[in-house]
Amino acid sequence: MAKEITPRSENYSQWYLDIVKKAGLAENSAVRGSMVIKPYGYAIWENIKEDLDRRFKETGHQNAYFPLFIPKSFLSKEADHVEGFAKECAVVTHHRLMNNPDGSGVVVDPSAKLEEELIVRPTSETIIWNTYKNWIKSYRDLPLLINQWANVVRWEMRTRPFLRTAEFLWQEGHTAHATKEEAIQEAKQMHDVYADFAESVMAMPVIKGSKSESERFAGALDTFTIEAMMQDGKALQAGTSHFLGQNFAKAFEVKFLNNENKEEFVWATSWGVSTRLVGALIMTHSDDDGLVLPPKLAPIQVVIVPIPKPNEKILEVANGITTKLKSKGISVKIDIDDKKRPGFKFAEYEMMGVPIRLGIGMRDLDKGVVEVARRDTKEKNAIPLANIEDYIENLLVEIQDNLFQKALNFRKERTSYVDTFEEFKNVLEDKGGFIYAHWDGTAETEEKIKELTKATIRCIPLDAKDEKGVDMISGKPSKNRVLFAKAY
RNA sequence: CGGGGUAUAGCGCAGUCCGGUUAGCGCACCUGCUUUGGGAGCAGGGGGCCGUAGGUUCGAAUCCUACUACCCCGACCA
Repeated sequence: MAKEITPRSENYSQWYLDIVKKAGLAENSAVRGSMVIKPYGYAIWENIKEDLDRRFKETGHQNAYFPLFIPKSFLSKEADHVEGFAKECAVVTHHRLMNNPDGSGVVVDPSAKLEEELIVRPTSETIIWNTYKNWIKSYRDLPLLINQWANVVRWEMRTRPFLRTAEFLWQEGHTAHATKEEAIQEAKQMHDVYADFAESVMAMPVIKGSKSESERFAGALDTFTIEAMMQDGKALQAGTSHFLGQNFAKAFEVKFLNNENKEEFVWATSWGVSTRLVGALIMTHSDDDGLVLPPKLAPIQVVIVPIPKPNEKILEVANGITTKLKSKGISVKIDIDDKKRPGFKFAEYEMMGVPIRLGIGMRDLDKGVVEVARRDTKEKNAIPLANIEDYIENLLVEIQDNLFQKALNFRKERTSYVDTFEEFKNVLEDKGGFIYAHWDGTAETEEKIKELTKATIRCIPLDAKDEKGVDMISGKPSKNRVLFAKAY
């Protein structure tokens, strides 16, 4: 076979890399840790972006764009923030190149050294809050609800396509509010937007919760997260929304006059998701035959394969179906390539995760049917041509639901509740996945568990029921269980 | 950044240990014919500064040094 994928059971991370490569999503570039997102992979990101952008606008946000470069001094203004990002910043020190006198090519012109170095943004809080200082004077200027679609750079030690790259695409929302309550409400609202998007569009079930202090965003008072389970049982943080308190307002002196003419610092949030979501999508649904995409994000929702190759009658039927599907907003591709045989195309579109494939051949047409193959279950059925567009429309919905249910069932099977550390270690070893256990709320036990098992607290679930228990390590009392897992 | 591995055509590999004329194979690609309901067959053909830079040698894919990238395992992280 031309394009074999390493089975998940054999080597999960190789399987992931094979899919990224063979489905044509991305490839490594000439730049360390940076990938080229290829057209098919970018089309998925565009679909993610389009849906999220609509949701942001529906919740009152506007898009804007801030500079890629941040003056170095800005990073020093918020202590926790700089500590979190300092170790992974790309720094611009010069602005000119010159021919090397020895003729060996270009070198940095030493006379073009910058007065103050520029940092390539690892996130934009600092440059944005420095700007907000000028935009906010009165309570009438609030709330300020801005989102930015951008690239950021974090110089990571080890990278993987989509999951962690030195440069990545994301959106970052940065909002300013008059009150603490309103800011917390905003952070929670965007947390909900992410969770709903993950579940209803990506068909990826997530656990909503807040981060423990040690896992919090650098500079945040509270970080809300959505955590998804990948097919190897590991957790992936898929989106975060932060309540930043007045930390950045104080660091950048962003004050407003309230309606009593008193000066106050504003309250802030920031929230983001990245191209990591494409990686999450892959690791949630795909199988050993390739990518599996939820219909709502698939660049091609239906592919029509003439069997064995296009002829006038087949194309007439295919075009008829296409017109009807397109009028329902369904994206369709007719593969008219007559150099490749059907079997090849079948495998190819399965690799690409196209949700529905229609096989149209004379043998079926004589009986008034076409073959409908669904990617998620691999089922094939002969479906009458009459009103096939309704059948397909419904099937897309069914596939979307099925993918979500399948992922949800998988998560249920791989979720455990344990009370002792012995049990915790055993479950982690044998079964992996998510583990709910009691925790005394201290960083010490959290750190100890991480040291001993590599598992971390993914979140303190929002819907955690009150349940008295004792911490597995310290034996101290606990009011509810928190979510542990090994994570990406 | 630490430990281990790899780098030869677009992809996957052999050749490297033990240096020797023109560097092979499979897939992919091009041409032609025959095919065509799950990755077609035959015939012919194109494609390589052997990761990069130095060094040793009459001669380097092969030996030595450095660098870079990728993979696996850690530490860090969305």
